[in-house]
Amino acid sequence: MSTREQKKQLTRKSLMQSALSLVGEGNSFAGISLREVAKNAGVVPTSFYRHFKDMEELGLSLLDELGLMLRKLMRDTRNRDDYIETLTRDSVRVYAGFVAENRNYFYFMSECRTGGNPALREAVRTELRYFSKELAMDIRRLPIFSQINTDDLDMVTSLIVETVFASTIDLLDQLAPHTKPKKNRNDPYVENMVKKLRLIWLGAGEWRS
Amino acid sequence: MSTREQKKQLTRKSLMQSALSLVGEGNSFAGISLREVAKNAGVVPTSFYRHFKDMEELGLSLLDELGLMLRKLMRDTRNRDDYIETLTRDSVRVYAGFVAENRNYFYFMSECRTGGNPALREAVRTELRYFSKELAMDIRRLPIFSQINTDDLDMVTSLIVETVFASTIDLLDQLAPHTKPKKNRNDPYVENMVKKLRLIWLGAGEWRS
DNA sequence: TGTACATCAGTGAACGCGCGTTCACTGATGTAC
DNA sequence: TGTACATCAGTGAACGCGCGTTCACTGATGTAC
Repeated sequence: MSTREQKKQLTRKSLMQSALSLVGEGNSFAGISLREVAKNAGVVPTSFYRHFKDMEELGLSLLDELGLMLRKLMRDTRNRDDYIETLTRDSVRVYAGFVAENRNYFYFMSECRTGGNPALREAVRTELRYFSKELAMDIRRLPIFSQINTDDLDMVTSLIVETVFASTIDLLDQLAPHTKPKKNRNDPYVENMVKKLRLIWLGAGEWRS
Repeated sequence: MSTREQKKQLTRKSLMQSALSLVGEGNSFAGISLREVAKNAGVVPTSFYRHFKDMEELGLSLLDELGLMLRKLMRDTRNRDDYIETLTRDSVRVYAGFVAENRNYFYFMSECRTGGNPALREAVRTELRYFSKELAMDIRRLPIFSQINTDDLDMVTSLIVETVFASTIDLLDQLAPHTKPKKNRNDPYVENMVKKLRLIWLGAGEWRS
C-alpha cells in the first residue's frame, strides 16, 4: 500500500470517527451535517467527497464496520460448552461490556434500526438477520432443540437477537458517560437480560413444531 | 370554549398533523425543520411559537396523543375471556390493523424509541413501561402465573411489550403505502408474532420464581 | 344592545448563520524512462 | 540515481438556499360597562 493511499485511509477513518463522536455527544445521525463531520475530522468540507458520496454512504460504512466487530465478538464467544446458565450470563456480560466500550457505535446502530432513512434501516435488519442465522446454526445441535424445525428455530433465535438488541438503547442510557461496565454478578441489566433469555429458553424447551 | 380558543386548537392540531405527515413521507423527525412543519400546516413560521416552544415540545405532544390512543385500544381489547390462543391472535391482529391505520404515528414513535433526543426517548420508555404494568395487572389472575412473583411477572410482560413494539418498524416497512392490513389468518407478520408470544407464554408457564 | 378598550393568534420583513455542492487550484506522492 | 510528467487528496472561494428566531404589526374576537 502506497503512502498516499495510507493517508487517504486515515482521513476516511477520521471522517467516520468524527461522525460517530458527534452521535455520541447526543446528536442524532439524521441531524448532523456533512460540514460538521468534516470540521470535526480536521478537514475541509470538500474533502468529504473524496471518500463518500453523501452522509448515507458514510452511515452504511459505519454499520459495516460495527457488523464486522460484532461478528468477531460472536465467533470468539461461540463454541464453548459451559453449562447453559453460565454461558448465557457470560455472553450477556461480554455483550454489555462491548456495548459500554463502543457506546457511540451502538447509539448509532440503535438509531438506524428505526431511524428515518430506509437504506440504513434495511442494513441493520440484514445484520440482525445474519446474527440470528448464525446463532441458529450454532445451537441447533443442542438436545433441547430436538423437537423443533428449522423455521421455528429461526423464530427462537430472532426473538433472542431482537430482545438483546432492543434492550441496548436502555443499557446505553443507564450507563453514565465514561463509566466502566460493572464486573460483579449483580448488574441489574445483566440479571434482567439473563432472566428474559432463560424464559425464552424454557419456552423453547417446551416447543413442539 | 371560545371561538378564538377553538381556532387556536385547530392550528395546533394541524401543526402536529403536518409534522406527522412529513415523518410519514420518509423523513426522520430529527431532520425536519420548524419552517417545513409550519409551511405544511399552512401557517407562517412565527405562528409555531404560539403553540410550542420548539420541535421537541411538539414531539412530546405527539407521543402523548399516541399514548392515549394506545391505552384506549388496550382497554377495549382487555378483559375478554377467550381461549388464550384466540385472544393472542386477535390482539396481534387488532394491533397490526391499528398500526396500519396510523402508520405515521408509529414511524414517529419507533424513531423516538432510539432516536437522538433523550427527552423523546424517555417519553417512549415511560409509555412502554405503562403498557407493561397494565398488562401485568390484567393477566396476574391467570392460573398459569400462580408460580410467578410480581417482579418476574413484570419481566414477562415487558418482554411481551418490547417484542411487539420492536417488530412494529418491520411491519411498517413491509406494508406497502396505502395498503389495508390483511384480514385473513395467514398474514405472515401476525403468524410470526403469535408464534413468538406463544413461546414466551410457554416459558412463563414453566417459570418458577 | 351598543360602544370603547383589551387580548392575542397569526403576519411579514428582517437578521445572521450554516448548509450542500461547484469549481479551479496546489503541491506532495507516484511512475516511466 | 535523476528528471520530467501524471495523479489525485486536500484546499479555499463562492453560490444560492433554508434555517431558527426577533420584532413591531394587524385585525378579529372577547370583555366591561
